[in-house]
Amino acid sequence: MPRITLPDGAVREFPQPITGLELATAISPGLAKRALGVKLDGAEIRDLSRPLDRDCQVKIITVSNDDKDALFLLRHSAAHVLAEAVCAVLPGTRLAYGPPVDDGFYYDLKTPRPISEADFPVIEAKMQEIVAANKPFTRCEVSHADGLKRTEGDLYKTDNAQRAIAKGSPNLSFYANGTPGADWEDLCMGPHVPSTGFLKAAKIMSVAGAYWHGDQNSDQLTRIYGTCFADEKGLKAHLTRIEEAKKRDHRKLGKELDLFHIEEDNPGQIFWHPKGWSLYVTLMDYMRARQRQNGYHEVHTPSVMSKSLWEKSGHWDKYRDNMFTTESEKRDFAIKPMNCPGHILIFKQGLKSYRELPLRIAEFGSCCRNEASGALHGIMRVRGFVQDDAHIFCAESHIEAEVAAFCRMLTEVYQDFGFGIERIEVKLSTRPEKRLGSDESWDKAEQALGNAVLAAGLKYGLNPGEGAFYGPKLEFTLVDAIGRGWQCGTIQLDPNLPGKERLDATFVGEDGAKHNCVMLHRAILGSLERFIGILIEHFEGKFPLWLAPEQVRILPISDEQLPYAREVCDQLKSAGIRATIDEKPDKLGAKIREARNARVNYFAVVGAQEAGAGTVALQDQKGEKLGTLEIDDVIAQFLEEIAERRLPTAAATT
RNA sequence: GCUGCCUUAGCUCAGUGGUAGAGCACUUCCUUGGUAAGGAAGAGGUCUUGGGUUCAAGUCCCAAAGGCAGCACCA
Repeated sequence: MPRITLPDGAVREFPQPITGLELATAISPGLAKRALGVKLDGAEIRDLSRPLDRDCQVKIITVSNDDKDALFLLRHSAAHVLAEAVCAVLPGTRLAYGPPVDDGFYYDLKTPRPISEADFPVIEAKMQEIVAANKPFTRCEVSHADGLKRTEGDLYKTDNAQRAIAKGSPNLSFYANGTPGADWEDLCMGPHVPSTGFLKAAKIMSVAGAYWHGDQNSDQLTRIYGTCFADEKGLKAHLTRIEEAKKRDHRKLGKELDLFHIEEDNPGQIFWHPKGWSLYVTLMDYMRARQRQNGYHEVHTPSVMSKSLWEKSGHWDKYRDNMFTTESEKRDFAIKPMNCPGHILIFKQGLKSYRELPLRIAEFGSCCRNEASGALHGIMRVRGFVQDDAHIFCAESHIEAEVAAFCRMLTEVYQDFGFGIERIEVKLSTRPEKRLGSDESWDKAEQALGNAVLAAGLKYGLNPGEGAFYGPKLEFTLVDAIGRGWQCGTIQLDPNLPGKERLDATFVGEDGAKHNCVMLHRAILGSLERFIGILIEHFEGKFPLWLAPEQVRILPISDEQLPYAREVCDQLKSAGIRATIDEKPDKLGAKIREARNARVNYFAVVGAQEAGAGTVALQDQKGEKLGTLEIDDVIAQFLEEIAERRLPTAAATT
């Protein structure tokens, strides 16, 4: 006699177990029509056709573009329809694994021949046929033995079945698109929507390679990505979001705005053009000032260091594949992939007293890492980059306060780029299975980091087991203007590298004895290259005035105003404003068009009237007219906007 | 690195085994103009590279490099 509690608190009792569909029908036939599945006690999602056999809270999941559970069901089901279609188009296809993911679903398959985009229309047509037939997704539960027999000869499915059994599944379930035994079926734990007819807005997105179980040494499979929404409208909105992301792509904007380029013969390293470098330097100057305010000492260490040093630090052993190496007079050297050993070497010069701790050593360290070619991505993932890196040398007792101070500094910095607290996500990575140190020291360290985050007014989630072998870390992810996450900041506790076994960094304590310090590796922007890439995409190239490479462009209406335009430009430049003149013989309309496309923040039109009056007609990037103003007023206005680091309204937080 | 796809003018891209194309940008000339493209002419090519098939290859095949997507990687 199950007691069913509905989301509004109403309780319904039934004389015998009923299915989700029966429950929905009992509530309202209209609801039953739109129902996709049920969610039990806020956790388990079940097929509509399965019995509700216990007392529980039930939410009926209905067709929707906004309900995560509805999308989960639709996409998981769409994966089956895709798989059936591929099997039909390419007989001999073997199924591996087809789960829903964030923006859709994929299915990993072993196909008899490679699949390309040219195959999509044929497969999609087949999918539409299956959807039009409105076949039920039929669940069928069998014993372990029967299930294994059913997957016999199919390496991947047998493996999946064995994994399900190992996990303690009481039986094995199959889902057929139609009638079990007669129609296409797949080993699958479910759940699914009632029938294929619900999958009205399914689409194949892309095809790529993937490894079986994600293992590089295992079979290479074909992964087909697709997505599915409740209706065409949802699908269309999704496709529009993808277009929006494409428009913001930093590789495209970097070229259009003439910020940087990458040479084909020199992959993974950036040639910064004047405008891009202006951004870079502005960013670096900004961080430099912030670091100084926060008690950091900036240093500079060599780019190339001897193998012997990398051996002591342990990098030669563990990280060599990622290091560029070189040699001189028969000695091996490596280009630094990290700054930490160099900073320890600076710390170790002279005896350090406990009074000098915590000591914060910062460097805009230029690092090279030999990243796999497939990992490279514009300026986001490169082989040569500069970090806003720093290492805090301290005693264990300092950790919590230092991490808290770091979190505060970080939130202040992010705020200046339009990433307010609500756009910062924090994850605490805790002890991994293989680790150094006692459980007590891990308890203490993890707790110190967590407390510090809370003290800074941030919340955090956990990444269990994701810490380094020597200590826990915090990772800070920024959510950009179109909702994508970018991991930037990090702080990581490391007692290992400054320890006796490694580089042995010590200080003299109050007790007069030497103690090894611990160190905090930390960065806020991460790599400047990557952070600029994020800013380009976040702002769509429309930078806040304080960052913009070209803050104002002066547009003379005819050549007669060129001398006046130059006078104005000189005045702006003397005030420290990045100003240029459009000296081309174009008409005003064309100059405005170009200035706006170049994302110049402001442009100042000067014609005969303005030249006569000593003014400019000012307009902003959006095309808003700001009136005819005296030069001094313009300068004052710009300087104020720069000093406040005012953000474009679209990107401003709060 | 792995799988698939892509690589044609500075950029964005057409191109059917038979003479290399467009728009924008660029140069020159005309136009000196008032808020998102004034007009004309010109120049610009090792069709990524190397092999192969063919009477003939930008086009078909093989390989390499680079790029894109995904995977793996990111102590």
